[in-house]
Formats: sequence, structure tokens, C-alpha cells
Amino acid sequence: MTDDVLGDLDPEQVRVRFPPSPTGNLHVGNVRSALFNWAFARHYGGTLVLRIEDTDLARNTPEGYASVLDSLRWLGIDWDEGPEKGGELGPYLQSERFDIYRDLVDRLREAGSAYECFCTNEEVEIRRKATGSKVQGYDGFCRGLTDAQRRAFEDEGRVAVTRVRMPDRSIRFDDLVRGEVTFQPEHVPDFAIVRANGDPLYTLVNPVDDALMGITHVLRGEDLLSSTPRQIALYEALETIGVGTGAPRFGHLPIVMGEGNKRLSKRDAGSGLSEYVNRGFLPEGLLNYLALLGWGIAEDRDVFTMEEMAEAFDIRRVNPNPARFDLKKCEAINAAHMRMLTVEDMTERVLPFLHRAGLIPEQPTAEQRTLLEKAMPLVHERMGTLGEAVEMLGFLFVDKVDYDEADVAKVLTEDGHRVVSAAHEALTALTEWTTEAIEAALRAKLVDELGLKPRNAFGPVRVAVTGRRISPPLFESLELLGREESLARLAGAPRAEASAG
RNA sequence: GCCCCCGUUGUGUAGUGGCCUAGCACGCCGCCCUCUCAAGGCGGUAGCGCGGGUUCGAAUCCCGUCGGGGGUACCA
Repeated sequence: MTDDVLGDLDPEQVRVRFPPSPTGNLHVGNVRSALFNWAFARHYGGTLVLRIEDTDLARNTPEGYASVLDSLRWLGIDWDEGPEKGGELGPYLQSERFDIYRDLVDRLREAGSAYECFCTNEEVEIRRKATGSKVQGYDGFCRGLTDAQRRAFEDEGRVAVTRVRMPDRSIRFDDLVRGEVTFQPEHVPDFAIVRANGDPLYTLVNPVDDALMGITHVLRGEDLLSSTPRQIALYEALETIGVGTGAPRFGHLPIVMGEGNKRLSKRDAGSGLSEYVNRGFLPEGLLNYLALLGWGIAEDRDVFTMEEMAEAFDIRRVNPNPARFDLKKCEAINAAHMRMLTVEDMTERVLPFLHRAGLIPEQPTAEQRTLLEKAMPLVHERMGTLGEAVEMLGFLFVDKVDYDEADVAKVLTEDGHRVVSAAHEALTALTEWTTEAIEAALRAKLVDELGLKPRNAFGPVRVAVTGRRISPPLFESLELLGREESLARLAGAPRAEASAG
């Protein structure tokens, strides 16, 4: 049975690519594209190529390149060919392929598929106004230049760009997520592929490398939908000079929008991957959420692993609607993944965050590690991100508690201190320092003897010991903190400023 | 302006002519549990952009309309 996504291909012949520009912090929209290409490749057992599109020399940075690779590694999106992996069809950095592009452009020109154009934008604009044409873009003026005309332009000191000659017929293609899309020839002008200074443009190198690298499916953002017809024309021109086998199949993914009705741009908060890394999102959590922007694994389920995604992924089930990035849902999905982690795994992942917050050294002591392992079950279900461990568990690792002023003001009043003193007294008398014993002693003293409601009884104790009104379970926390430190904190708890009058 | 894409609750989606008094998830609200906060349980809120058709019957098909987005470079 033929699968219309694959056509005549065997599943393992699928070749897709992720082509980032190394301009810095990866955008979550790009991450989503990388993810879908990864899932597509893994689903079929095909190949994912990583290609660095660094032809715009002015915008590239070495850090950008390192950042892209680091990001993909952090995400767990592994590629099969590309930087650090090698492959038969490299180099995989476009900046190392300029000779290839030059050669192909020459051949394209010889074949008549491309031509030199000497027009300036102003001249094109003047002609458009003169004819009253509504059609945008280049008008094809230089298509049929004679040698003499060309020499005349050159004698004027003009330098040509190279343009592709678009065929005079409509171009249609069957988009994997949108179905059939058609463009009329008058709306797809001859486009530039080489700058006047000789540098190749994205319009050239992207399709050229896809052809050269045997890419079978191009899954990318919807923002590239309208450049597809000209790329298809280029693939076809390339095929006539013996390069590649024509256009790949395209699937245009919905764009990722931010708040309101704007595309999530690089300048928007929450658009860059590094923010999620720094906050302590789990790669699997972020990726899971990103997958939900246009795709779902099942009607009644939205938390899944990347293995499950690869298994179930179907590009035809991707929704074409633009999707808004919803941070709340992203956090909820991440939290669900946090809860799926084992305590050991969670401990391991939290360590760097505690270190960065200055709570523990880079190499924690065995004691600190044990303490964290014991504390982890208490907060495991309470954390939405790894970074939250700093706030939740910080009190266990400091000598001097960082008291929340507002919480102190609210709870450690005169009355509050009477409770804290009573707690101190009850705990001092304790012979056995266990959660059960601590709870029993505190309840007996504060609830039974003083007649306090539990929340009023334990609130002041909580703030005195942890520094805040929200904390891990109190009795367990006291046990972990230890008798000596607990009693010291109860004895030395700060006071709310006495209110005037 | 022109071209292309898209249009189900606040958000992401399910839904491909009757199973839809439109399901699920997140959010939000309330209740239960409870030492705080979570988690968990229970309940609630809110939607087929609009107008015409076709049909016994339309979220689902057709036409129109409105709205939103993307593109329109010697950026990618």
C-alpha cells in the first residue's frame, strides 16, 4: 500500500533537515521546527541532517554556532549528519560551500535558467509606475539582454545580480499540512540568487543544498510558504543540469504566535530557548509542549515522551492553524514531566541550580547530596521547574535564613512569637528528633494545649524556620534541618515591626 | 495594494453530514482533602466569526462576507 507522504520512497530513505542560522539564542519557533523534523525522521527511521546556514557573514557569530549545537544537545534532538557527525554530503556549513554555489550558478546561467540582471530597484520601480502594473517584484527586464547590451551596462560600471528565470506557468504543490497550494506565474517574479558582490543568497543555497543533500521532505514554518514556488522552480532548473531529482515534498507548519495576534518574534519575552533552560524547564517538558502547537498524540492525552511522539508522529495530522504560545500550559506540561522523574534523577538535575544560586559548591559534599536526596520527595510534586528548588529548599542549605519580609510582617507578630516560643519549648523537651515525634509534640503543645487552629499554630513556626509562609511540609523539614539548627532558628526568629499606636 | 494561508470556549485541540443537549487538556471559579503550597478527587465557567444556500438533518458540503496571520529584498 502506498503512503502518500512517502510516495515511492521506503521509510528509511526519508531525509529531512534542520537548517538554523547561527545568529545566537535559538528561537522556540525554530525549536518546534527542529522537533517536527526530528520526529518525522525518527518515525520513519530516516535521516535528520543538520546544516548551518551561515551565508550571511555579517550576522554570524562563533558563539551562535556553539549555541545552536549546545541547544540541540540540551533538547536531546540528535542529528545523523552534520557538524560533529560528518556524512557523505558535507561540508554542512554553508560558509564552506561557496565554491559549489559558484559552480552551480555558472551552470544555471549556461543552461538559461538564470541570467544576469543590471537593474536597480529604482529603475524597476519607475517602470512599474509607468506601466501601472500592480504586480510586485522584478519585471524581467534583463531576461533577454544581448551581449552588446550587457557590455553597455558593464561599461557604465554596473555590476549584475543573478536571477532565476521563472517558468511561465502556474506552480502547484501538495503541501503535507495544507493540501494543494497554487501560485500563478505573474505573482512569482524572477528572484535574485547571487548578490552583486558575488555572495550567494539564501534563495539559492537553501534549495541547492537540499537538492545536493538529497532532502526528501521539507518541514518548515508557514512564513516560508510563499517562497516555495520559486524554490520549486529552482529545484527543477537544478534537475535539468543534473543536480538532484526535483523538488522535495513540503509541509508548512503553523507559525508560533505570542500574546495577541503577533508572531512570536525574537524580541518577545519567552521567545528564546535560553530562558527556558535557565528557569529549569525539562527538555522533554518544553518539547512536549511545543509538539502540542499544531499536533496532538491523542484526543484525551497531552503528556507524552519524545519516544512516544516519534512513534506516533504523522505530519498529515498537523493542524495548519497558527498557534499561540501559552506559558501557563507550557509550565503545566513541564510540571507533569517533573512528576514523572524519579527522585534520584530530579536530585541530579537540581544540583546545578542550587550551585548557581550559591547554595552549594559545584561539587557538593556527600552530606549535602544526602540532604537533597532526602528533601527531594517532599518537593518533587510541588515543583514546576528545576529552578524552583532554590526557593523551596534554599532554607536547608543556608546558615542564615533569607526571611521574606512580607511573610515575617504577617506572621511573626507578638502573637506569632508566643507560638514560636511555645514550639521551641515543646521541641527542646523532645528526646527523639523524627517527623512523627516533632508533629506529635507540636500538636500537643500548640493545638491541644494552646487551643490554636492548626494553620495558625504552624504558620509562625514555618516562617521562623524556613523564612516563608510557603514551604515543604513542616515536620519533615524540621527533621531534615536537624534539632540544633531548628531550635536556633526558633529562638532567633525575626520580629514583625511593631505597629504604631 | 497584491499574493498565499488560516478561522471550534481565554489558550491548544477532538470533531470529515445524524453517536454533538459539541469531547479532552491548560487556565479560571468553587468544593473536598490538608500544617502552608502543590499533587489528587469532585463540580462549574465559556466555543462552532457572520450571512446565505444544499439536505429530512451541517461545526462538518457550497457560495459570499468579515476577521486574523504570513509574504511581497541584492534578510533568512
